[in-house]
Amino acid sequence: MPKKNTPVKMDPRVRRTRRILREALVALILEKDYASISIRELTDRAEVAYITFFRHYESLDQLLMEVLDEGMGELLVHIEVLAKQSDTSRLETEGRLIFEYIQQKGDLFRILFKSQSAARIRKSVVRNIAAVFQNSCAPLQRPNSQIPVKIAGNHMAISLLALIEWWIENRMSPPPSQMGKIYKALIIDATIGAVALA
Amino acid sequence: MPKKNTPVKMDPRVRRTRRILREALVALILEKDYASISIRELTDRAEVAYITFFRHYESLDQLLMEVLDEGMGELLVHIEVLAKQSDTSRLETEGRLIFEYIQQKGDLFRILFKSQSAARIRKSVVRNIAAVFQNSCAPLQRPNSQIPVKIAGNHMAISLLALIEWWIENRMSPPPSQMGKIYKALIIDATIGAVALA
DNA sequence: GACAATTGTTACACAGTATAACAAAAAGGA
DNA sequence: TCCTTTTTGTTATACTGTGTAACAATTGTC
Repeated sequence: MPKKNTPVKMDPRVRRTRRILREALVALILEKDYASISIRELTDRAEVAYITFFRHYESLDQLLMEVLDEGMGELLVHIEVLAKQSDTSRLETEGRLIFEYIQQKGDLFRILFKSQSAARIRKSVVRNIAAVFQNSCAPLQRPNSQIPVKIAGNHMAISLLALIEWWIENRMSPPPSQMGKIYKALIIDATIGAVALA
Repeated sequence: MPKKNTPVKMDPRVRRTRRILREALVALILEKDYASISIRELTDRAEVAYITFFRHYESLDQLLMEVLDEGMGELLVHIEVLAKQSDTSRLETEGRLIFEYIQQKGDLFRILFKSQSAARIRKSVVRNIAAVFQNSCAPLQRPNSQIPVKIAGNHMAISLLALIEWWIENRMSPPPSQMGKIYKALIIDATIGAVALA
């Protein structure tokens, strides 16, 4: 299998092949069920030899993971920026920014929610987001609180992804500004209130 | 394919075969990855002929769906009972009942969360639970509310399933009574508060 | 231009799905 | 109990998709 060094040092043929395979997979997932896509179908679409796929990836899942990992890291950055904003008045703006980012990378998120095989990736995304929220919740917790911060963090992370999924399925309406407000009220304020009070 | 009348009128051989196949699938999923289970492996385990599987089901997914549908209906009943309880003081007890039911049907829920192919079933479960919660939220909504009840219902349904999944992964601790309290504070009270206030 | 790395072509072994035809066993009614 | 119907088992076969091997052709790099 060809080396996978820094993208700069990589052989241009390898870069090209992998890019073409990623693009072909994205196109195929958006037009049909992921489970029904075969490697032969992918390589035909990408116009590369069948065996070439195996020279770069062990499975379609691995290729899918490479495609999704790309964008999920960026989402996490947005959420981290948001979480560090202790200025509550700015939270709505930051919430809006999340949904504007999703709007921009629409295809990527459509794939994340569409294909069942992305479940593993969703789980790791949830874990990363949950860790961020967990840190935000920790200082608010009272000594004998009923709600463990681990549960609160997980709750917020999954709720956010669910809200994003709902939004995408509803053709991205209402607009990001409105979604930012919903996000703040339903997930941030509600959860923080529950942790602080219970 | 043999007829699928009321379970009473069904041929005893058909009832037996399908029961054995269901049991074998449950056993296999609990001990290995669902995606790696082949039909031949299933029929070997069930000690029936390979072709017999196709005389009853079109795919492993269909069999899995039959297994899960069985128990998810009952869960919904518990949640409906809970939602109709307007007496807030009793909500904790009802929340406890949900987690006691899950404790009882542990294997079923482990399978629901373990296998990616159960995603479709999870979605339909979420839809059903969301509809129940949506009705609970509707009367609380103010005229120009920021949060649509559809989002609130979806949020509560997914949060509940996430809480259940977290609980199962944590070996079902804390106990159901404690989980009932967390459920009430984090999901019911927090969401209702957000809908009524925002 | 020479060498190394990557890609393409062809062939093949293998596992899993799905079906057909016929034999064996079990259920149910007279 | 005998007879008929239905279900299950056995064997064979076609088909699709995965994964690898050997070697030729192409492309990148020094």
